[in-house]
Amino acid sequence: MASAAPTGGDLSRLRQLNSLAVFGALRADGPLTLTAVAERTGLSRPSTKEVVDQLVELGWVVEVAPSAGTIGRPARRYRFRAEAGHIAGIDLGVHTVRAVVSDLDGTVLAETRQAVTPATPNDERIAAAERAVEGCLTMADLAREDLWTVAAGTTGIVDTAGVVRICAGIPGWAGVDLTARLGELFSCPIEIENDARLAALAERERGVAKGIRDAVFVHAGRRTGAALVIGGEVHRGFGGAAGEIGLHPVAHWERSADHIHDCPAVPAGVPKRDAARHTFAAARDGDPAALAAVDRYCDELAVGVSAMVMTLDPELVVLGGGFSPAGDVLLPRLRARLEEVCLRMPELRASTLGEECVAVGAVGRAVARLDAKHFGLTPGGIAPAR
Amino acid sequence: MASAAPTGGDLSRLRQLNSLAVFGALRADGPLTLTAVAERTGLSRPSTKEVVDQLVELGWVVEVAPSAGTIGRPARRYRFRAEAGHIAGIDLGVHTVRAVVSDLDGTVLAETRQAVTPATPNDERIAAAERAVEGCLTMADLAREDLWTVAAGTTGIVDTAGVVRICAGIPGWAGVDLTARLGELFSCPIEIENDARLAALAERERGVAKGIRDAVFVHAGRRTGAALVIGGEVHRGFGGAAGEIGLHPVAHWERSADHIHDCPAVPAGVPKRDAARHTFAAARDGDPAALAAVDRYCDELAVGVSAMVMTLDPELVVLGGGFSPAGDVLLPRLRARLEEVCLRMPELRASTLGEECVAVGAVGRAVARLDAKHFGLTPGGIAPAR
DNA sequence: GAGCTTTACGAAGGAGACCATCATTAGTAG
DNA sequence: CTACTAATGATGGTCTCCTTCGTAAAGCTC
Repeated sequence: MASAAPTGGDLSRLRQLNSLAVFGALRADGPLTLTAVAERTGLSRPSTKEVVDQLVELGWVVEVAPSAGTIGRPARRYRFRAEAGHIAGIDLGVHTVRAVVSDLDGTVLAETRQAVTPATPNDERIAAAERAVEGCLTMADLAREDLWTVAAGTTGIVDTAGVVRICAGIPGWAGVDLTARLGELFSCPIEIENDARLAALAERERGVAKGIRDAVFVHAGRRTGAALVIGGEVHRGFGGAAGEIGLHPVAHWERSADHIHDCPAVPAGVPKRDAARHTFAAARDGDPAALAAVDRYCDELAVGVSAMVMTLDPELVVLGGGFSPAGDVLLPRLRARLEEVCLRMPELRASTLGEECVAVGAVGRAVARLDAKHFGLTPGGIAPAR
Repeated sequence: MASAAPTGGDLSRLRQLNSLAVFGALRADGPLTLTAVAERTGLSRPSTKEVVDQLVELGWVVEVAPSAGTIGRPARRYRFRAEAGHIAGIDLGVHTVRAVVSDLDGTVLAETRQAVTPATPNDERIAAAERAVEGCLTMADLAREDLWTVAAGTTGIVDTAGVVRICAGIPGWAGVDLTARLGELFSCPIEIENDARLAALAERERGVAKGIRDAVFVHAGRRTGAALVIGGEVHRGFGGAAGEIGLHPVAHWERSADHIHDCPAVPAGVPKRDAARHTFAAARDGDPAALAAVDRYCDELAVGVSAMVMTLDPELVVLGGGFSPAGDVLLPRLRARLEEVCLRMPELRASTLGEECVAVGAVGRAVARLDAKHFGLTPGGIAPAR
């Protein structure tokens, strides 16, 4: 594609490239000796040394104690200094606001949650997010100034500027400029993205979709939604509306979860947040009403999922969201429905990440952006250094 | 991200990168002076000179006569030597086998077609392709040895090895190893791909989808199919089955075109290949039967298209295939159906490329692969030179 | 038509980044 | 205590790029 040809450059650009390669090797594979780094990057030892020294000077890398017990002169070892900066990830959910604080590796250092309701006013919801982050910072013994990025995920469709455009779950949430609101609280860059997409990103980076290029992520829980991983990247769509197949009248996922929540197998008086667990437990015990509810739910889920699968032909479909622990109940039924229509059946897996996956995905997103910024690496290519 | 970090390299790699940048500038923007190339690539003049000299020596670039009438010393000008190699693109269709021969710019030099039927035996169909290419070569005064690549598109699902896996339109076509069959006839590398995807590629490169990152391509003609452009690349899917939404029972595009072909507005005795033209003409004249047929057709088309649109949220939907000249009739109706369901309405355009779009797309595919091979450029990134 | 301006060419010198090579060093093994 | 092993650190060479300079070939002005 000559139109988007990577611009060449001078020697410093080459150094930048090699720097990035060394940095990537160190970050991906933990503490490494110089020889190991050289092997991984294809550089010679002297060059590797020079690059590593530079990275040490910049504070990205530190030397660690050599590993004892080896034959020959012990090699100096280096590792990525993940503690050089920190990131806050926020999940602005309908019923819960979660936050995590992580280092630059994405390792979660602290994690908090605040209960809210759909009726919680916007200001109060933002304040809950602030408290959640503040709690994490306290737990991790950090200050706001230590944060390099705050990334947040929210239900609904968010534009590239971080303004909520459409949101079904939270009345009055549409129109809120999250970048601006969070920008008032934190002086670092703010990233806003749709929650299902961040969950998909988390699966792609550290969940069951690790290493998969093309996957469909289904958020099955109190809300039903979807997100796509294409070519290893989470697909946003031109207007940020990718994966909203659930709003298609044929699928109509808006009320699908009701089959699970309003099932007769749920004892009276059980709060809504626990209803699903009862339904799935009853289904495992063979309760006919629960099984019927699960069947109906899977039928509706399958309509949208099959449309996405036949559109994209992904390698994998991930079942995520609050219902994902019930993968043993849901996946066989979903698989049966899909096999009836799909030309090529993708693999099906249930997510194993916990409920903080959106916040973790937010952190992943922020890490990717920081990489791009500090190393001139755009996702999937080399961009001119500006 | 770090897992797929671009590997760095030595000085020769830098030269390779700059070579590629210079090459890209020359190919994209026609004959250029050294200063113009230097400006475009960001390189200094002496370096540019050296790189260009090298490219001239390798035969990729030639000097052309300086443009007269300018002030100052006339600058030497160089251009990409598109005639350095040639490519054959083949469209192995159900009713027609087409071939084009192009230079390395993708400029079509010759074009031929051979009529076939769904019942044409495989050997005869391959032989028709051979004759079509041979005809092009004669017209362009070339020999088989001048071909650097032969790329072909065919109906159905093709695996990465070039074997037809599933094909509805041509009985007995499934199982044919096209790479092997064409490899017996031509000694150059062979590329095989699904025809709708190649048509989409042609639209992306020189049609109405030029410069668009995310688009849905609908092949509307005697067969109905689709292909996707995501992130500027044609999306293949894990098993090569992306875009096969038409096989979903809800869409069932297999017989959709019959609405147009079997319309009562078509005079008796009109051969099937001309039926559609009559139906669309009658619809333009307000014939109720034709309008009803068009409505039914668009209804069915819209089911599949809306599913793809809501999955991907593309910027653009392209109507291609044999029915695309009837865009004036089809697009308003299709738009109306889509507007009923789509969250964000994409733009709709009818293709303006002719019937040879599949063969042209095949050429485009071959050009992209040649780039990757000769310059170590993988689509969207820098790969280690192996 | 001579001289000026403009633009491009080509050569020389310098800096940065990479590599290969070799003597040296700090451990373990016997 | 010696032999062996593997990493270290320093030296010199090569490649690619950049900057700077004088030179060359056109048009424009008087």
